[in-house]
Amino acid sequence: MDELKNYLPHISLDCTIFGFHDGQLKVLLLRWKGTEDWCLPGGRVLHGENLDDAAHRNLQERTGLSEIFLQQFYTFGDVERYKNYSFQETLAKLGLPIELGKEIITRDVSVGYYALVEFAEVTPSPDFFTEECRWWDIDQIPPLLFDHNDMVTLALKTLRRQLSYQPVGYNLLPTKFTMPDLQQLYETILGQSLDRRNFQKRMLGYDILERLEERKTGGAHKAPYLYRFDKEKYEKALKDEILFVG
Amino acid sequence: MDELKNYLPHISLDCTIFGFHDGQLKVLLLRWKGTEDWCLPGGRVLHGENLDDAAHRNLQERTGLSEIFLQQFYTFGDVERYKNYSFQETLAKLGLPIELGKEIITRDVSVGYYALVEFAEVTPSPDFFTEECRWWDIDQIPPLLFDHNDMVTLALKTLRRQLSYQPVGYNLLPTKFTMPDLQQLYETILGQSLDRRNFQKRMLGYDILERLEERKTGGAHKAPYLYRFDKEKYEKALKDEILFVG
DNA sequence: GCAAAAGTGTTTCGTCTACACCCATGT
DNA sequence: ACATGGGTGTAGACGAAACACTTTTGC
Repeated sequence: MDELKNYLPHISLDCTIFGFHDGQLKVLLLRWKGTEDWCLPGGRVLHGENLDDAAHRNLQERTGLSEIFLQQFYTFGDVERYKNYSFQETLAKLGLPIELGKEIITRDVSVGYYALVEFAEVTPSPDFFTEECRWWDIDQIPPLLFDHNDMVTLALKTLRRQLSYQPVGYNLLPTKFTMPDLQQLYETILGQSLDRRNFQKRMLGYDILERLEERKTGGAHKAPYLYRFDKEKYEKALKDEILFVG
Repeated sequence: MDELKNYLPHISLDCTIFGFHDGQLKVLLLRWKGTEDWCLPGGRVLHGENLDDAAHRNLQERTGLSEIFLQQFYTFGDVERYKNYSFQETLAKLGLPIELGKEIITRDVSVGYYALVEFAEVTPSPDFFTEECRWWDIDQIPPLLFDHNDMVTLALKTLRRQLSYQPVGYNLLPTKFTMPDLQQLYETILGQSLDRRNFQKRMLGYDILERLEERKTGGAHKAPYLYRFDKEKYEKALKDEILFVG
């Protein structure tokens, strides 16, 4: 807080952090101190800090992860972004001086990022303004502060579109995974079910997966093969924007 | 200049304005006073002004047009964005006091927009810092100031991708145009030639064009039909993101 | 009448979709 | 043995791509 002056004024960033667990797409949300108000994790940019670096720093602080797939998707610049919200009210709840409001209340242009992270690797941590940080199912997100519901919606829309020209999964799945795992991820993101056989054919056709000798043990029924992404080919596909399932 | 304080600090916007003329995709560039340095038209955001409104205001000032297709595509936030450039040098050329550099030189995060405009309707006008404003063929753009070449490249890439899920042309062509006109536009944006017959079939299939009785006269050879966009259906296609030619 | 551009329809090909059978494993 | 999920191949539907001939117009 005493370092407010180190940040660029009027610019903030907000991250929609997607995780995948139990067949559910999830988003990491924060709850403000002393309130029932939830919002997206966000932060500010230091003077002399790259915008992307600021986003990474922020993600690192909230999730503990440093290697993260992070994608800027839109910059929210409406003056009325805050219409859902009274800063004064919250400052009161937080027991902070109203004058502080002056510092924060000024209008921010916020750069929206979305991140894909491996659920199991994340250790959610609240920040200065918040006291709880946890995953929410994408379809059970409560009304959020500011324009954050819009941000989640647009982030998801962008992610879905991204699926049509770039591979996704490297950052959402554990290193080794089964084809059904990958399919479930796609189905969850797209919100629709896909044909098992066609899905497999397509995925293998992209030539970014490596099938391991190993099979997934322990589960009931026939043991599925394990796969891992061929990092090099995966990165190339990302870069080339190979056309994927739409 | 004396109104610098009215703008949000550390935030700017830059516009890649596409026009189409003589079978060439063109971009509107500005030349700084007393230099041979070209750059994209850009501007700043007023306190209390929506980001998009600021972009529209800027476009209006440079082109005289008020109804413009304008799309935000990326926010450039690297600290090193200015590495191509010495502000001091330019201030000297402009005959402005070096102290002013302090005001401007501070690092900006810039929101990139691209616009599609009807070439013939535009009246290019320089701004305070520049003395020339004119169209450049997309493939003859000189090295630009700052990271503006990157901006043009990404704008074009985004525009090309947009072509694959949204119709384009309403804002780049005159009200009445021929099918070959439209095809040439697509070919120019995509940088590849397309089959005449398939193109026509596809375009008509999207059901956003209205064929007029009228034909284009005056040209040599067989007179082509004139078409115009059905505004309502066009807008709907834009909104629904109907899948288009990729 | 000839060159150059525009209008139109059909066949071909490849891809995506739909679909069925066999196999492995735990209960 | 059986229920459940996983592995694999094929036939049909659809849409995209390739392609040719006729018509108009200016020179």
